[in-house]
Amino acid sequence: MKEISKAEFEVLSALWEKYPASANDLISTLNVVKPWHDKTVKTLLNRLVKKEAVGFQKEQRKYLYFPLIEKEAYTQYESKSLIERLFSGRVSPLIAGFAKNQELKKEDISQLKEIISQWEKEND
Amino acid sequence: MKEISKAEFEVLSALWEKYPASANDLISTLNVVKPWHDKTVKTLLNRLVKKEAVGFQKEQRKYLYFPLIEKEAYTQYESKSLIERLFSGRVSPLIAGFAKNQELKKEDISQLKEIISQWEKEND
DNA sequence: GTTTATTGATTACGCTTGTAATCGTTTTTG
DNA sequence: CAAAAACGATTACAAGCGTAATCAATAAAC
Repeated sequence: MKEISKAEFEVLSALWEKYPASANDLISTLNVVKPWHDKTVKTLLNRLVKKEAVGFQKEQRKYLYFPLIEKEAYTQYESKSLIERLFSGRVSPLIAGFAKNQELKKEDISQLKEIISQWEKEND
Repeated sequence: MKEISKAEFEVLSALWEKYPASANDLISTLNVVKPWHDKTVKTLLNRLVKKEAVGFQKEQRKYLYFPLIEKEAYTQYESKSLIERLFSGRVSPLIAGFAKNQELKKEDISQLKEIISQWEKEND
C-alpha cells in the first residue's frame, strides 16, 4: 500500500463516509471543514487514483469515485506502524500516556473493559 | 513543535537513548539499524537543530548534541494527533482494531488492566 | 450554432524529505 | 611543516506534497 499523505487522507476519509461520489460531491463535503479550492481536491483525487487507493467509474463525462482500500485496513495499518515506531509495537504505553494526561474518559474505560473481557473470552 | 520527519525521528530516538552524543556516536549507533551515510546523519542532525528539536554544545571543535524535546512529550503529541485523525480522538477503536487482528498479547492485557484500575482509583 | 461553463488531465511551483557531495577549516599524522 | 583526515556548514538534487492554474474536450445555455 503506497503512502497516503495527510491531505489525500482527508479526501479518502470523505469517500469512506459516502461513496460512490463525484468530484463535486467530495468538494462540497470537504468544503465544510477544509477551505480547499476545487482544483486542489481534484489533484488529490488524481493522486489517490494513481496510488490505487481510489477507483472511479465513468458516468458519461463525470467520474464516480470510490475507495479501493478499506477504512479499517488503512487505519489498522497506520496505527500499527505508529505503535511500531513509537512504542516498539506495544499498545499499552500509548494508553498509559493518555491516562497520564487525563485524556481517558469513562466511556473509553468502559469500552476498554469490554475489549478486554471479550479478549479473555476468546483467549483462555 | 515543528514536524519531525521519519528519518529525523530515527536520529532523535537515538539521542533519547543516550545523550549527550557526538555526531560520530550517533552515526555508529544508528549504523546498527540504518545503512546511512555519515553525511546523511549530519544533515538530519542539522535539520533537527534548525527545528529546535535538538541542541548542541561546542566541545572544542566537536559538538555534543542533546534532545530539546522530550521523548514522552513527542510520543504523546504524535499518538494524540494520529488518534485524532483516525479515530476522532478515542483510543478504544484503536485497541479494538488490535484485538481484532490478534495483536494483543496477554502482557498487553494485564498492563491495560493495570492502567484501568489505576484510572479508577483516581477517578471515582 | 456559437459562446460559456464544466470536467478531468496536465502543468506549475515553492517547500520538505531522503540521501548525500562539496567546501572551508582545523586537527592529526607522517 | 606539509599532506591527509575529520568536522561542521553549505550546497545538491530528485521525489513527494500542498496548493493551485492552465489546457483540452465536452456539455449547457443563450
